[in-house]
Amino acid sequence: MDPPSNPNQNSNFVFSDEYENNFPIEFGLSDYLISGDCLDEDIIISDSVISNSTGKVINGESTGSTRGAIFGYLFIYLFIYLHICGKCRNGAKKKMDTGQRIAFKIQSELEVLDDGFKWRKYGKKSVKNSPNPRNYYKCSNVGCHVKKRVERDREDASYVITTYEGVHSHESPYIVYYNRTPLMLPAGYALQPASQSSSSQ
DNA sequence: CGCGTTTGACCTGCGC
DNA sequence: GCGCAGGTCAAACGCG
Repeated sequence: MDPPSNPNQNSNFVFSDEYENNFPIEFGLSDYLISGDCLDEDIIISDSVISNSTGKVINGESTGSTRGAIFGYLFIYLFIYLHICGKCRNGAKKKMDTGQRIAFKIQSELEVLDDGFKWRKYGKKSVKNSPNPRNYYKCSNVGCHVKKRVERDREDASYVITTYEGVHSHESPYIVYYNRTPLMLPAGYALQPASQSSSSQ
């Protein structure tokens, strides 16, 4: 399947006002790019994904959301994007199975970035040829087997590499409003209509 | 007391 | 088969 010219043409997400004006870290667009040899992740977050999004994250303009909202947004958006475009690193569409991995490489002073989900740390391991340990987390939600790894970039410790593995079996805790035609969301994601209200985490 | 973190031990896969 | 590296487990510990 060929990617549409505008991968965001079918989506329109709006975050609740409570996430506005409280973003503590400045991001540049390149901060979201993942180098090809970074890890063995299956997916790269590309320029087009960011630049075709709602616009809140473009070119470091991040004041529209908290960092958590942004990460939650990116996480969800990636799945949507992949469903629509079938893009991944090797250019071929991959199945969205539970083994799917996504990695973010983001410049941040924070060790653990708030992505909106609740995680339980279950391990810490030193990595060969890296001065920085790798931390292992599982989603705290009962029955959800999503894992994430968090480590500092071995070459530039100002970058944090976060790798997600699997698909959440529950709704994102983020307040995500969706007010257009339904998308092909991965199993477990349920976006709420804009008319509905919801509480934050 | 409950929940999350820490950390050493154990397990597993892979290369030689 | 062995050793190494990465990943996971689980008991101990700390904190609210």
